[in-house]
Amino acid sequence: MQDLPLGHRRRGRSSVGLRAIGLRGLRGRARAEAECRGQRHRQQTLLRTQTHRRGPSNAIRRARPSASVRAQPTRTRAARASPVPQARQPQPLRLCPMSSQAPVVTRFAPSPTGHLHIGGARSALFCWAFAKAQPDGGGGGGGRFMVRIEDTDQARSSEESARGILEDLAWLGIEWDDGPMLEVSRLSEPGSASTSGDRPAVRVIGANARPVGPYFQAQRVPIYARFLNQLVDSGRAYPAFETNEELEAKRKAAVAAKQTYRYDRAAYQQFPTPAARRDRMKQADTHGEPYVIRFHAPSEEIVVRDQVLGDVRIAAGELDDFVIRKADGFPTYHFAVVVDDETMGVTHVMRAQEHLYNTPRHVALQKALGFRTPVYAHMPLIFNPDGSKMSKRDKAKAARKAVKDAMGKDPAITPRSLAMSVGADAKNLADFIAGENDSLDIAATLARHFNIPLPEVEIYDFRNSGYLPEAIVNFIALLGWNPGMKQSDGKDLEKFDLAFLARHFSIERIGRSNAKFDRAKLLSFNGDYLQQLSDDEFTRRFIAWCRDSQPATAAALERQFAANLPALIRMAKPRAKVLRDVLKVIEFALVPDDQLAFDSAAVQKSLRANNDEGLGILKRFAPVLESVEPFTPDALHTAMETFAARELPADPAGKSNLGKLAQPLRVAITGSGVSPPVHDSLACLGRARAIVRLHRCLEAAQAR
RNA sequence: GGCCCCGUCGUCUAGCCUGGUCCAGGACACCACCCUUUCACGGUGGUGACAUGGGUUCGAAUCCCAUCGGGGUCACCA
Repeated sequence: MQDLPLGHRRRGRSSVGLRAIGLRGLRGRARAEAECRGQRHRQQTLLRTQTHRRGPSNAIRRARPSASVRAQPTRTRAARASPVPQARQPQPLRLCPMSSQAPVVTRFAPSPTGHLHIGGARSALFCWAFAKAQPDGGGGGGGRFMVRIEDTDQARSSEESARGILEDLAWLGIEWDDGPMLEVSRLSEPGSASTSGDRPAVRVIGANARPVGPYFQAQRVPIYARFLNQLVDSGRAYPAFETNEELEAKRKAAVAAKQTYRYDRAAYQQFPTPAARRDRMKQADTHGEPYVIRFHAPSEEIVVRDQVLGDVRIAAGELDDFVIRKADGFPTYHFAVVVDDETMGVTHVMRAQEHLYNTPRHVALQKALGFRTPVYAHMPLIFNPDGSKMSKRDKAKAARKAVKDAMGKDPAITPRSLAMSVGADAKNLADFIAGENDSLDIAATLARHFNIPLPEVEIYDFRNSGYLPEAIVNFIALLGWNPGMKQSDGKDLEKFDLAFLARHFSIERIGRSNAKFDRAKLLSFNGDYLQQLSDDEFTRRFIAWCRDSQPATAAALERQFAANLPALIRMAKPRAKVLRDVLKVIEFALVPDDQLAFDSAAVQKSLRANNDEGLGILKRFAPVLESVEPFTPDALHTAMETFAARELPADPAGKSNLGKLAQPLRVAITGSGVSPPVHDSLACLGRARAIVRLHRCLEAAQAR
């Protein structure tokens, strides 16, 4: 077991239930690997490396006659895509290209360069669900779901990010059979209301039971080296020494000549035999000369059998000789993926459609290495409502817009003045506003300053806003998949949980068209899930969330409301669509009694109108309030009703006159004309505070 | 731009493979009314889509073609 168990350390997240145990720098570990192999100099080469924006174009076209060759049950679209009837002739099908004994293995392979994105979560969910939905062969129980960390990009990967992604997966309830070990606290798990019991307080997700680890690619470099050598020896891979400048010049020339650029294989011709290439590589290695290794692409057509889209073909000669090992000694994505999927026994690859174009390369590599080809399924992409890609940049955009709106309204606000008031670096802030950087820190600072919400795009954000994992799981499952079932009332079934997915998920029902992420519907789902919770469970979840996301508020709450929790939940729960809403609902109770502000319009309307009618009623009600016993929502409600029936003139239309008391009382104790039911609000405050507030209101009115 | 994928209410979708039961069903959003001490919830009802044009067929949302529209991709990133 080479992977260390991962603990928790994200700032402000200490009580989510993921606790730190041993850590070691991911980057440091990977670098050590490279250095042991005498490649320190190549690390430095990375600093000079530039990225290329242009590259080969691949001619991929939709399969025709053989489109119906696919795993059972046959997909509809593929058949439709086939204009040639005889194409439906039976052909050998293979659900699992590995040996018939091998279990289905799916994998989620995130790059640890940020939080878990909503799209990534869906990919993970589908992979998980597909594995779990495999029939139990009697031995092991369905398929296996694996997580592998693709950290071959030394500049961008971080262990912190890897851990964050695993935590978010765990929080969603998507647990991996094979992969890095993550220790999670049971305290925060649903249904574990108490800390007592014999169960240990923590458990570990992830293992290396098969065993096919390590699960960090940076730790698998020796494995890649083996297969790299195999390719060099067989003449299918070769070193290339061109500088980026040289390649860029060729690329520009091709563009100028209106031709599609493709790497010209110059380096392949330069050293014509595997032996010559090996010598050249050895020489370069001893002299610290940087080079990449390229794959000699096949000159035959490549077919990708996709379970969602049908067959996709790339014409012979359209693939160019892409890089498989970078100058820093690490494999590129393409190579690492292919080697790992084979050596880790992955049978089904399900990923977003943005990867479709990578697949021919992977298939070509598999053939060259003599590997099996897994079953592929590319799922539709998820977009913002405006059609743009969901990205963390959306947060910067939202913050930028807030700044510009503010500057439009108040010319006194300048980047400089703003930097002063939020305590940010003026240059950074000016750049941010100008769109020259998308700093998430600045975005968050500005959002706080202007009190605007930032759009949630990552699981972490939704968690922070008080969404429930079961709502998110349900909602994202529906983005690109549908059970196609009806409920007993005849309506479409769309509320379901992980267990349902593990039973009913199928690739056949994955859609083909891209989906827009509808926040309003997610919010509605979350509200529904929140309302389904028992009061106790709701309380537990709210407290856990609050400790996690708003520790200071949580402390204040637990101090003030210890005795009044039932009253608190009674008034807040029905009004909450996310856990954060609870804070809004109880805000009036959180402010100190002597600092409560009164909304002037509400005061006018409910207290002052009709010659201070409301104030008069309040004065008469004050003694009642002081004597209500017990001071509970029900008793308060009864007291109010009794008072209203006895003391207040009946409405000519015979309608309830309770409002004549309730509204003034509401304004007096909450400062606003809008609040939860007055009796609940009173109970929540408790008798002493309610009376203080009532008298304070009456005195303030008298003073005028 | 080359190549590829996709196209049912504003949004997510059911229906499409196996054409008629679909003047297209559900959910979210929206509108109206009801309930109501405000807000929220809840209840009832409503507006709202087969991208367009050709074909095949007695009959097309469903099959075929074209057009248009949207998206993906074209790195020593994954």
